[in-house]
Amino acid sequence: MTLTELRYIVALAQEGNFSRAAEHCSVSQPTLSVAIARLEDEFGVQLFERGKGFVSPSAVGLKVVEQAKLALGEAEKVRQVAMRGRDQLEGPLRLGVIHTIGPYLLPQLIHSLKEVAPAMPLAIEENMTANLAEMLHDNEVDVVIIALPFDVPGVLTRAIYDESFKVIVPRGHPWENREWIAPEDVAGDEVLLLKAGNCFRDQVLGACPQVSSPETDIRLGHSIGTIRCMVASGLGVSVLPESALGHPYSNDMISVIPFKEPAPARRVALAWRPGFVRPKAIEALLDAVRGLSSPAYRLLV
Amino acid sequence: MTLTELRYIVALAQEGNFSRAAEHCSVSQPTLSVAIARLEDEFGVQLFERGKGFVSPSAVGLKVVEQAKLALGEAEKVRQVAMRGRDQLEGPLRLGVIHTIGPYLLPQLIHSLKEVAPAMPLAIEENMTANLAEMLHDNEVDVVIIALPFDVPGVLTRAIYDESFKVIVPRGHPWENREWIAPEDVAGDEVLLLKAGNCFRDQVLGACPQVSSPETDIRLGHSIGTIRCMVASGLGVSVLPESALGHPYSNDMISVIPFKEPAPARRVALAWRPGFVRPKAIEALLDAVRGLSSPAYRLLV
DNA sequence: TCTCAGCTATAGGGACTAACTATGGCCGCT
DNA sequence: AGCGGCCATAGTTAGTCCCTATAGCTGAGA
Repeated sequence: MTLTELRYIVALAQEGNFSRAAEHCSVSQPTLSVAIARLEDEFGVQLFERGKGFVSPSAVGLKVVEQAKLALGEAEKVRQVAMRGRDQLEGPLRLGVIHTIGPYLLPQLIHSLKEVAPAMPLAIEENMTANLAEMLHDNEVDVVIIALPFDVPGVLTRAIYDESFKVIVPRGHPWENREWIAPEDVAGDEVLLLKAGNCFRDQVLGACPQVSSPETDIRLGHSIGTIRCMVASGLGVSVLPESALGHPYSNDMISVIPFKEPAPARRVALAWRPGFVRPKAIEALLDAVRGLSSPAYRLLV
Repeated sequence: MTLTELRYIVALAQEGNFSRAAEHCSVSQPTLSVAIARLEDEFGVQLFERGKGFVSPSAVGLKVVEQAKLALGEAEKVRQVAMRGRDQLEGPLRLGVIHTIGPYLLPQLIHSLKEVAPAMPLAIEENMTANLAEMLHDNEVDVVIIALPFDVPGVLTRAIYDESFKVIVPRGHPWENREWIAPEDVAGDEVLLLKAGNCFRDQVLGACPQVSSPETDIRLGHSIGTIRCMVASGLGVSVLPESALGHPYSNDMISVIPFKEPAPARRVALAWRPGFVRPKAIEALLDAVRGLSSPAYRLLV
């Protein structure tokens, strides 16, 4: 039984005549004749009665033809579903993002993406780099936004922007009025850090070699928001990426001091599997990044 | 797009692995591989993402696979419908029958047929011979029960029984106590006949050559039942087939007198198109006739 | 009665395709 | 480095699907 044969019996039932049915199917009359005979043989039932001046479905044939119409309809829907899905910018995109980027970039990015690909909503997974790498590999997300380096074998990356780090200190701190701070100045155990596993923590440690890992959890924050609050309450100083400072540096309990040039920075990138079936979705994301307006992002695209 | 290809993508989505999916479909791995690629090419959409350690449906692929399952289900139902219909004794049989047989034979025949083919109900068309011939030809009925001769080209017939004709007269009629009546005795315009078009009328005219066609409608009956009433009310005499006399000659307003041997009779037969797709249904009808118990039918089968 | 037209079934040939085996490339694991 | 699992490609074969040509049948009309 093939879809073609089903089309043949439906046409024959409609036309009541082998020749016209064949014409309707754009095949020759013997082709249709043989196909019907083959199907009847396969089923072991005579589907049509060939009479003197007519061809008409038997009792069984009538039921079979009706069911065949249903089957052909469902089959046609398969094609339609596939065709509708040809637009790679339709349907949700599963986006992974690290904690230190998501809350600050995504509000703007989503807004920008709406212009580029209005039919492609984002399903967002916020997690740490290592977990995102695994999820990307296991096909649980389609694209991730992380900070470089992101050395995962078999994954494509594309840098999208750089952003500087800045020092934040509580109001009244001795550094409050300095024009800049050298990375080496950031030292000692009054520096608040994110908990282990956050890549931004490692980047700070790399940029400011004098910082010592605090021995107690008291100087570790779960998120950048927590760190800001801890700094504002006078627990210590910290280092944040520029995009996380809020615009325009709104919290009046903390002061923001730039690093001495060249300031430490991080490079943010997209990453995806090379086999990902919707490359245009990646392009759309890049376009959305190009549409970002905040000066915190030094675009690379 | 073929049903086979749909089976392939469903299997691949289930197994997540080309080799296992191919095994599941009892084909080689390259076969499945090229079939999937062909389908993706036809649709213009990538249905599966081939990753390092996995094969998984894309967003479109997922929808397509779901729809493919529906289509395959409907296609399988086609086969089931056909298979269920293999029993020729299932489903209604369209039976045509003439007015002078139907009301007397069918009650018994239906009862008998229930034993032989319980799943084959009769859809009954009662009409005159000429119309039944046309309906048989036009495939509006499957089988007809008529009185021979039934010379319709391209139709098969099989005699099933003979039944004698009998004379009926009203109580008090001079013939009431005769042992038999010769066909030639039935004469004159006191003989009631069916209206033109009923084959039984012609058979009576053939059997009793002295009978003249009445010039007025007053001596014509629409049905055998009407004729009986007219005889009972004293309007005249008539000739009926034995099966129409009622059992056991119940009407006490009329008397039944046999013809002199050899009594005129009619031969009743089945007729069907030679191409009819359910020969076993004919056999079942014949079996049902064999099961008739009334002495009115001298069975020929 | 003969012929013609319309219809379906059959025969024979050709092109396509869908299947196979064999093999190559890639990656991860030992 | 070697091995095994996995998918893609190449080349071949067998099957089948469709075509043209034609035969057989029937009904209509000359």
